[in-house]
Amino acid sequence: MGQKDTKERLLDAGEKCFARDGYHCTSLRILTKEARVNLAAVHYHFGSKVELLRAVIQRRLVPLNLARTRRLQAVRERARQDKQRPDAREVLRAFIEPSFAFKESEAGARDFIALIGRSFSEPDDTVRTIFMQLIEPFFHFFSEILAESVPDLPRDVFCWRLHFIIGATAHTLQGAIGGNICGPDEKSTTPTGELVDMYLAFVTSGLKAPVS
Amino acid sequence: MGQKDTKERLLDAGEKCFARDGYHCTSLRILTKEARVNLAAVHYHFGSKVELLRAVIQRRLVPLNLARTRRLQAVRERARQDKQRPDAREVLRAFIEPSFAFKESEAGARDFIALIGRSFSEPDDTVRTIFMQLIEPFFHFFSEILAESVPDLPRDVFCWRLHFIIGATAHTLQGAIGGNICGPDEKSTTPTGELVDMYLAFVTSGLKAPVS
DNA sequence: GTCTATAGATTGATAGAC
DNA sequence: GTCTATCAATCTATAGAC
Repeated sequence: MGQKDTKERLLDAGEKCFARDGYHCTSLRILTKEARVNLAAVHYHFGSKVELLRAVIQRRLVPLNLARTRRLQAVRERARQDKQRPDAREVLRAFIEPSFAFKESEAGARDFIALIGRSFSEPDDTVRTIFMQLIEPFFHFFSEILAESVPDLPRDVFCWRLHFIIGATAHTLQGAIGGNICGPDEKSTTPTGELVDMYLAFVTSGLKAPVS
Repeated sequence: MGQKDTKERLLDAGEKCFARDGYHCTSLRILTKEARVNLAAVHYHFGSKVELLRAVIQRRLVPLNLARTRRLQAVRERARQDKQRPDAREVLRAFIEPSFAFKESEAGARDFIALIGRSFSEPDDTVRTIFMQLIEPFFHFFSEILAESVPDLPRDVFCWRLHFIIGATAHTLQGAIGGNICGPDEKSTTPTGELVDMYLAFVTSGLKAPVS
């Protein structure tokens, strides 16, 4: 071989185009040209444009959520052994680190993570429905453990703070677009490890802020 | 009169449809039906779809930014009189409170604020370019004063924390969509005043978090 | 499995009557 | 200013040859 087959090339082109231009602004003509396959191949292999989107998300989100779930279980287990609450920062680290590690593992994964970032705040029904179906079980587990780490926080306050965290996370995973007032130079050169630390310092501090 | 004129009805329908469905997923046929005007009226009054978008954003963003600028100047002036740095929470309050006040002032303004929230993290070039052109001068002023309030923060850390704040803000202004794991009941009933306080507690604490 | 050709629907934009 | 009618381009999806 040495040459990826048509199906895989469509998945690669899909995550690239959907992440860059959005689902609706990507035409199958652009996408198949990017993949260097025939226009009709999308319908032969996936049935429709929306089923290609589902396959693109599913291919990487399932293993990513599995990795995150294992990390979360380890955090919970350690806390149980120490007879303590799980530490908020470690819970959040288990959530975010696999995404960044994933991002650096492969060229295509970088596009995928940007697509995930978009999907978190995606207002379009088509994309959001598919993404939410696939992320919901993991996300429920994550928010449950995160809530355990801040037991004194009233439920409604916790929900809003989780909402703020999702916003910050989605915006960050999308990469440096929009509202970049500090100029691209000062952010784009940050190594991943430092970015993770800055992210965790911010969201952990916000989550644990005194309740007024 | 008693009846709004065609131009204004198009602007109202524009902010409603663009906020709800996004710019590209809104067709002029849907939009003009919502406005109960003729299809050709868009081109007569605005020249094109994208110029209608520009007018929609401009109509409310200019006075909103003016209100925010006045608030920021007051914060800066008070700090100068007290011979102190501006307080970070008050700077952020001057940024967010006019948005929420605006949101409750009028039915259409609610749609507009959601549209602004979308625009902050909008990956589409058409929308983002227009929005950034109109928000940039104000945003520059805002980030300058915010940086003054945390003088000990290294520049790159400040830039990233501002980035996280923008993400949380955009997600919140969009309204309760996406990733709403706590269920709509626990968030949708929150009064605006409490939401502002929760938002400020979160972002202020994140901005001032210890640097690792 | 891959290709060409095209159907069928929808889009933004326009011309021209009133 | 408002309307109808329509153009030209684009889209997803499909039929059928190879």
